[in-house]
Amino acid sequence: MAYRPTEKTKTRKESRRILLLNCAILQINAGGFSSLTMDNLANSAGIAVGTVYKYFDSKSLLFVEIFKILTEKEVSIIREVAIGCGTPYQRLNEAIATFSRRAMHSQKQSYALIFEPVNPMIEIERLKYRKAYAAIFKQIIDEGIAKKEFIPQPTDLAATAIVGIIAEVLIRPLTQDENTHIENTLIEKIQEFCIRALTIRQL
Amino acid sequence: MAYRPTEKTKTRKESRRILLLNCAILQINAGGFSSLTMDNLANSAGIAVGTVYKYFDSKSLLFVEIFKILTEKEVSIIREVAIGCGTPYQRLNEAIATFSRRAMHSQKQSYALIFEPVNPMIEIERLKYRKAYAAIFKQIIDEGIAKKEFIPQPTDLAATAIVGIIAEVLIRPLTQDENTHIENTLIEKIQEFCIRALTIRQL
Amino acid sequence: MAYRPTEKTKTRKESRRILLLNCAILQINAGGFSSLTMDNLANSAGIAVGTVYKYFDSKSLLFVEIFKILTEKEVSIIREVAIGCGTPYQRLNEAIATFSRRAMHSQKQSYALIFEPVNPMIEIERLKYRKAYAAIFKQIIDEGIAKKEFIPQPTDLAATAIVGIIAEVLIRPLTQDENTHIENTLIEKIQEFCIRALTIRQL
Amino acid sequence: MAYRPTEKTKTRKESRRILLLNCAILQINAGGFSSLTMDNLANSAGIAVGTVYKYFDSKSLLFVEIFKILTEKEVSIIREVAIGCGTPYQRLNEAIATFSRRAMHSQKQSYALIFEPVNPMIEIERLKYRKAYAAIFKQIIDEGIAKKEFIPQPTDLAATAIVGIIAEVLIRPLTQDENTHIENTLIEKIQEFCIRALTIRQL
DNA sequence: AATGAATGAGCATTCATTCAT
DNA sequence: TATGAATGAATGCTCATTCAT
Repeated sequence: MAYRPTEKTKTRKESRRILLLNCAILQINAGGFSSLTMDNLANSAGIAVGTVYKYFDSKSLLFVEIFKILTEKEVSIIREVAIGCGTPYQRLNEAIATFSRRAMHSQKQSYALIFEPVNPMIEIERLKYRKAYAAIFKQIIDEGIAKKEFIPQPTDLAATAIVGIIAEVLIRPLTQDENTHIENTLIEKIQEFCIRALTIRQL
Repeated sequence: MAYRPTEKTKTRKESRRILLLNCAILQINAGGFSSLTMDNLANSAGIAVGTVYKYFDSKSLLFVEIFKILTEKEVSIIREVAIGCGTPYQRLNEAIATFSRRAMHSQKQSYALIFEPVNPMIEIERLKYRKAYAAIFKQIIDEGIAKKEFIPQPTDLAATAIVGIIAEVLIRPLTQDENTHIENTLIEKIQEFCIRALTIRQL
Repeated sequence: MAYRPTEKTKTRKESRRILLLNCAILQINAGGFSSLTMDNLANSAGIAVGTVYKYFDSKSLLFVEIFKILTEKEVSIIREVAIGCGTPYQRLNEAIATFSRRAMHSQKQSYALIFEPVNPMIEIERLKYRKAYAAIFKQIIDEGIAKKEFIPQPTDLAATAIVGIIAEVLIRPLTQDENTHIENTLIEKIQEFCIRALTIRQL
Repeated sequence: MAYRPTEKTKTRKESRRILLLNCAILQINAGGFSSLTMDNLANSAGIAVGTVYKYFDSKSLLFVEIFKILTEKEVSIIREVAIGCGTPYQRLNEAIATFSRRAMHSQKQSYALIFEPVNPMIEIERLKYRKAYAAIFKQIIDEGIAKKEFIPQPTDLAATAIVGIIAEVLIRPLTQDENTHIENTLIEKIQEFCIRALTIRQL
């Protein structure tokens, strides 16, 4: 009789995948995508290299999956903040602060997700990732404009610009010097710059 | 009579360096720094590998030299615009437009210069490069504040933010899709966003 | 059921290491350490280069391992003789003879172990190797002095000198001419020279 | 009319050879034979690589010539001492001391001449070099035996043994540690050991 | 004679992927 | 299913020697 995977087997298979993904993520957080080899992944998961290929068809696909997991988590955290209560003004500030603080706390990972080149497939995912961030900011800005808190403007661009500002001001320098200390005032300055670009102010 | 290197010989030697640099730049423009190997460089220049090492002591140093050549050219072009005549407002707009247009015309190169990691030496140069851009913007902003065209604010951050905006809005997406067409209106939108963040406006 | 490495597999793995070590030793015996490259080792073992690196992390470490194997074997053989029964006089003679005979039988190898420089790691091992020989001779001499068979003298130097004599008289010339024939009388002469330097004689 | 080298030209040619040899020797004294490349030799002599090949047909032949120059100088210095006045006993002691002291003062060179492997041609010369030393010691010993200062024995071996003792006790350790300090007492110990092996002593 | 740019085989090392067991 | 040994193309770099000028 033909072999049929039981529920139990499926579960085992799934838990193996998760184990591998977790091991891979640990490695990436420690040394970026480039530090992950199929050999050291298998090793840290306590299985054979060949077995890794039972769960992931290639290193590229493994990377894409990891990238999606990590970025979806990050995005959902910011999204949570963005759809919370408060005025658009308050929520924008909070979203920027959350994005910034998370980048500060896991520098290697932020760098890997935002900048580190891996392969063309990852670049495609990376664009989606950055667009997802921008979409969140865009939603807040749109609402702010509707509520006349922000002045009318191309919100697509404004949202993308905010992502660019945070990446340039916070994440890029973090990769230069391991000991860089990002002060909270820097986050405030970013917030103020963005708010200024978005709001109507009077003399 | 002893052979003495003539001017012609010297010129030839120099022209070989330039040939190699050009071949390397072509390759980088086509596939980024990562696509350039000493073997394929030698091959595309029609010479032997060993010969490349007569002109450049190591791949790292070759890369640094190329990086400096390309970035110094870019920076000097923007600087030219920035110290030109006109109000800070006009010059800022012009600097942004020039930076943007150049990025649009050589997409792969812009990506390589702004984003692509290569090695630690290049990262050091890249930081200088981005700071050079920021310094140009900062100077305009400082002057604009002095002339009361722009509102007082941390100009370091404002300048860095502008670099981040352009990188995010223009360079990153350009590398994804070879056919992306950047409209001039996009540049205008960037200008407006930045100006809004910098200026005092009245209802 | 999951695949588990059997004893047989382990044995095979170990036997591959031994195969590689043997191939390497053959090559070294034929042409010295300098004649061994990772490529020709892989080739002579009938495997791929990459595979060699599964068994030895680097060429240096492979060399160190081979050096230790060969020298430890040599030293233990002499040590056996040195701690055997008989007077110090007899055991010294026997140790010299054994050292000499072994050198005669594997000329290239003796040269490689005693003289051929490879890299700093090997030089460190070589020093240990020569000191191990000297320590054996020293022990015999110390005992001989205690038993008044030998005259009191700096035994460190005497032991080192004996190593030098054998190296110079036997090993060095052997590498010059493949057909050199070392007569047993030469060994006897060495023994007599050493004994003379060590003993009290009367007119 | 055919070009004929004049005396002047010949002299120039000869002086060039000497310049090259001197430059090469300086380099060898600083870093051993292995540190000398045709490129850095040409460079330090201020001429082109190709020109070096006008004076020396190959690197091997250049090395052989340098080796001969250096070793002949060393040998002649010891020979001077050996044929000087004094009893064989005194002259042997003096020859050992001179050999030892010279080795101490130019460690890198002594190592290069006595041990450093270069190529088969050098090994042949090295054997001659060591035999030349031995020949000097042999002459003294022969004379000492004739004068009944030394006891009858195979003088070939005795002479070779002395060379081996000095190489092992003095030159080998010098190469291990750049800061090794050879005490004069060590030389005295060598002398005493050798004398003991050669002389008739009474209780 | 002198130049020095050019050669190119050679070397140690890495790592994603395969496949016989 | 799982294993893990094996693969081998790829890479940066060196250096004695040649030869057109």
